[in-house]
Amino acid sequence: MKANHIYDYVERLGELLRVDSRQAGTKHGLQPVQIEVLHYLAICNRYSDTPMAVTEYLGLTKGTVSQTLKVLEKKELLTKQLDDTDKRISHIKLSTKGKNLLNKVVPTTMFVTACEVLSDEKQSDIASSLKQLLTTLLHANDLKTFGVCSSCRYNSETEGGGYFCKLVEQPLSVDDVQLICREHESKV
Amino acid sequence: MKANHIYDYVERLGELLRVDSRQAGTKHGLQPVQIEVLHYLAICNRYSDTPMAVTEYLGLTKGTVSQTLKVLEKKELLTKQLDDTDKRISHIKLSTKGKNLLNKVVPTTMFVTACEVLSDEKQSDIASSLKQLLTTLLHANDLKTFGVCSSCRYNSETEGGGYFCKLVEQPLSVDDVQLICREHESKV
DNA sequence: TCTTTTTTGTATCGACTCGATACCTTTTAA
DNA sequence: TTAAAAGGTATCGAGTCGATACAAAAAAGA
Repeated sequence: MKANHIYDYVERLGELLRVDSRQAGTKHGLQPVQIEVLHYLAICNRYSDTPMAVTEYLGLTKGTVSQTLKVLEKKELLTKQLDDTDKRISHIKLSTKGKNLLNKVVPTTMFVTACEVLSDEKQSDIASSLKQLLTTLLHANDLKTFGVCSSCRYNSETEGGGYFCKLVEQPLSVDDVQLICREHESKV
Repeated sequence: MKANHIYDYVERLGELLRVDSRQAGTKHGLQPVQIEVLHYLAICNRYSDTPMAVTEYLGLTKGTVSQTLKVLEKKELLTKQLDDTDKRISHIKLSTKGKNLLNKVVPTTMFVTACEVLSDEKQSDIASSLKQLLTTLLHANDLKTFGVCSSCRYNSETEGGGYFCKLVEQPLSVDDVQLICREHESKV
């Protein structure tokens, strides 16, 4: 029964990252949660760039997310565009300014510094353990996985070397399948 | 260069823990940071139960911590006692109420549920990787380690099977050396 | 087709966090 | 003996976050 140990480590690592992220963000007037929103938007696909998707990913309420997005829009770090077919939905895109800023603060120097003293093999081991813990945590608690398309059961490979999503019934590019999706469901 | 991957996983795990911790705490009117403070006080030794030590551990400012402690004291989850020799310092102890509450919310059910589906061996692997990452992160960035006395270079074993800290020049019990200390320095 | 329900999103309010600054007391250094 | 450093509190403003209320569009039902 190592649940306590694992919890302790994740809590501590999370604290350190949060403190570091706060410090990194302060230079640019950003809060930790704002960095997380920008980070999400940088790695999600075009079906998952909506306020509701951000809400599900971060586990906050839609009101909270709406406020945060409003602030980030005012800072010109992102733009909103109404969906072509569904007028309720808006799509959020990082602006160039937003992308540049994000690259400056993620990952924080703390993590880069630590990884420099670890061998590539060790880093892979750690990444693998983290991935396994995360996956287990999500599945055991019936949480949305937000995985990349290439690991999704709705995704299939076409003859031409491209990809196709059977859920939204749209073709996907090589770049597309490396982004995370709110509809993601792991292959069985 | 896996720094980005590792950062992503830790960020996501931290988010999940924070959301879960918020939910667990809400039932008892506690904020995530308040749970972290209680958690720290439950595992630190008698030389590290001061407001300044909490400040260092959580990476916040002393003003912020002072406020949080004031709230927790009003909730009767902890008590403050002035130090015998140094009148500037106060020692914070969890009350019985505080200990009981903490046991209800840490670790959260999310982690317990996840660990139930993992073998003991897998859990050990993951815990080991997390520990290695944490240790590397702390050392590579010259951060305070807050380790347990048993892994500290100031700690020595006495003939009678007890322990002795060469820094504070005081004997330590078997229970003592399993607590974390703000003066901790890893053995070389 | 018309009505009801659901989904997506915004607005506002209050409790709380957090850093910054100022301030006090006690201890330590000069 | 005086100055500096350390531990701690008080207060303020910007911002998070949940809760509630609300609006508009889409989906479901009759």
